[in-house]
Amino acid sequence: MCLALGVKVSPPPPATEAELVARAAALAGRTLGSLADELELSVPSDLRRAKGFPGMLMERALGATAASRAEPDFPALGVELKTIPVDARGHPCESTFVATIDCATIGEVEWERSVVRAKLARVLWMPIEGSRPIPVGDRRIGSALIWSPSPEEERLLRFDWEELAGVIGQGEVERMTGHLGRNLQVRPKAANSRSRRRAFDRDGARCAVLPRGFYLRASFTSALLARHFHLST
DNA sequence: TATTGATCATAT
DNA sequence: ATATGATCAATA
Repeated sequence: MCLALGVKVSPPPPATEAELVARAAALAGRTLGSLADELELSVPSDLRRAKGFPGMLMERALGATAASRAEPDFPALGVELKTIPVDARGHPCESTFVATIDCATIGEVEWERSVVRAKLARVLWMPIEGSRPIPVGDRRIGSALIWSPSPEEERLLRFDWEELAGVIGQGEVERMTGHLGRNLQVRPKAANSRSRRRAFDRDGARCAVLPRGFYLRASFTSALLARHFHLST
């Protein structure tokens, strides 16, 4: 009778999107601490050395594939899981990482085939209290939202993506700054500032640059979440 | 104090 | 080393 001790705590992958959404919805109001206890995981005192804790915890709780792969979190459903830290008013505390950038080839890619578009095609947003004074274990999980970009949202994302990818594609990576882009931006995504990835400079010569990634600005995700909680628009 | 640039853990 | 999960912390 005890064969499954420590095993039953991790649920199997949901069979349908509806099942996934139902599981996520059932987590609303729970704290990260109670969920961690149930999954037999320890809660870090803070996130300085455990930045991925909320995300990993939700993956386990919802039955996502444990292995970190270059696939959606729920391959069979085509759904990407994103936790998003929010303040007391429900406003995102942070931007949302979307994807790393291959600076050497992004110039050859079109928006329709971009990894940003693919990753954001279907997202399960899990808002979680993220105010730093709140102990990690006491942080509550909010109301989940399954989302796909509206035609207008996709238009906005495409506009920024084409500008940003265009700059990098022209070999102007070093001119890239987090100030560019209204809804999507490019920022470092690396172990540290000495990390390097191969790319091409403006003359087409090989060079090494700081790895970067695409991020959704908080203003964008804030509007997206607000649309969910206010019944209009 | 909002935002940009820097960084951390784990797994493959 | 690279990719996944992100948040931290210095700056403007």
